Amino acid sequence: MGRRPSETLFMSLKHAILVLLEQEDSSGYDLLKRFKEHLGFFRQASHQQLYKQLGQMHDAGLIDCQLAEQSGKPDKKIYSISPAGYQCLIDWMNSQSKPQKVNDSLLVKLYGGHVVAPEILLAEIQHSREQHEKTLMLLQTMEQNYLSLSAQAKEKYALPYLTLRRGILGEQAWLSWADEVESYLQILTKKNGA
Amino acid sequence: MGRRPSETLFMSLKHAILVLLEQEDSSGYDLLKRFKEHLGFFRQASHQQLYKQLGQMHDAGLIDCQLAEQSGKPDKKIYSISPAGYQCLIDWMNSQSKPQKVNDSLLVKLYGGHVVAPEILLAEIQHSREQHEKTLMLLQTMEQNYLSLSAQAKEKYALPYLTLRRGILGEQAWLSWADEVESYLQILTKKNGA
DNA sequence: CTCTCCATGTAACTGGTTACATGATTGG
DNA sequence: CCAATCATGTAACCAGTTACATGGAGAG
Repeated sequence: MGRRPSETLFMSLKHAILVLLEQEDSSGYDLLKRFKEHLGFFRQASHQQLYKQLGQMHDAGLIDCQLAEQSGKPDKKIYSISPAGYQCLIDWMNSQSKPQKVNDSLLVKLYGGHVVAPEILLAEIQHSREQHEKTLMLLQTMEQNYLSLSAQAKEKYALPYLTLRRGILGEQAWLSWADEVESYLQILTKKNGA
Repeated sequence: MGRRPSETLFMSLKHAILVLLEQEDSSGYDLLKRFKEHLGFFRQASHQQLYKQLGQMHDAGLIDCQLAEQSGKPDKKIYSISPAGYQCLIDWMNSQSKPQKVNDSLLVKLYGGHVVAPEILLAEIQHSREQHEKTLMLLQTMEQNYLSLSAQAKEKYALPYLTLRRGILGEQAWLSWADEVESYLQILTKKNGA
């Protein structure tokens, strides 16, 4: 009571944690794995950040915690969503999200790229392309998994699947763009060489 | 001398400023306008952040500053890139960018959206769609401008144009995805209603 | 008289990263 | 013996946001 937990309304790590805990109680450690597996494409968190946030949310009464002693392994704290946390989740769901911010240093580089040789830019793009290709393949594997599920399971995971589709369409668009950039830079490289 | 300005190597607001100042000397105020006009899609900055950063970069010797007195208007500080700043820009160009981070709360919402009625999600998506449609139209107008330039001017602005293409392809992909999401949510809405 | 444009900043705070720290168990 | 996995955190710092602050000029 008393201390109001400064309502910034859009600090979304808190909400991401609530989403995951609503699905299943977890320790900080497990939560981190779930982040990487399921939300990794569009929302990451380091373990330090996560543990800090869990502590704050526990103080604020949004989550409950119970200690699980284990033999042979370190003890762990199992967190679960509290009624107040559930309400916070629903409120957030009903509020409007801020438009997503992009902060893409590769684009800044390309924008001012005339100060270096086109080969430099080309190398950078090609390196990024490899990462995006890897990501796309991973997402497509996940898509195949989803598509092979039963109709019932498909229904259950339909919303997560739609987020997966975002990843796939996004990566494909990125790669199409990279094609454009690479072909331009290659022309430029040849012209300078000749 | 002495104080080394803690080399995080990827703090890219600094580099974005160098990119802009390399093109043209500017005051903080003008720089902000140029940010919004030219880099706004993939790199934003508030005036507070910008002035602070300019101060730090001046202290670090990356940019020079001269006071321009004006009559009828407030004085302004015209910043220009220094040799050290130019070197910093070149070094950054030659270094590898970190993969871009996405932090999209809309996707987190959708991922855990089963806790609210599909209508809520639909409204949110449709609101976002409007923003993305506006952005796309703006970018396409900019593209038309570019395409109507002379061959010479086209060559000059080729790299900025490629960043514009990224915006266009990205927005189109987003809208295709929104189509998928909306049609799924509409089916869901009808099923629940029936 | 109010609003927008010009032009500059400070201070407090939140969110996120990097570095540092500990320690047992299991598999190669 | 070494590395990875399990499991938790603290402290310092960097990046970005929000709130607060000032003040003249010109347009409606």
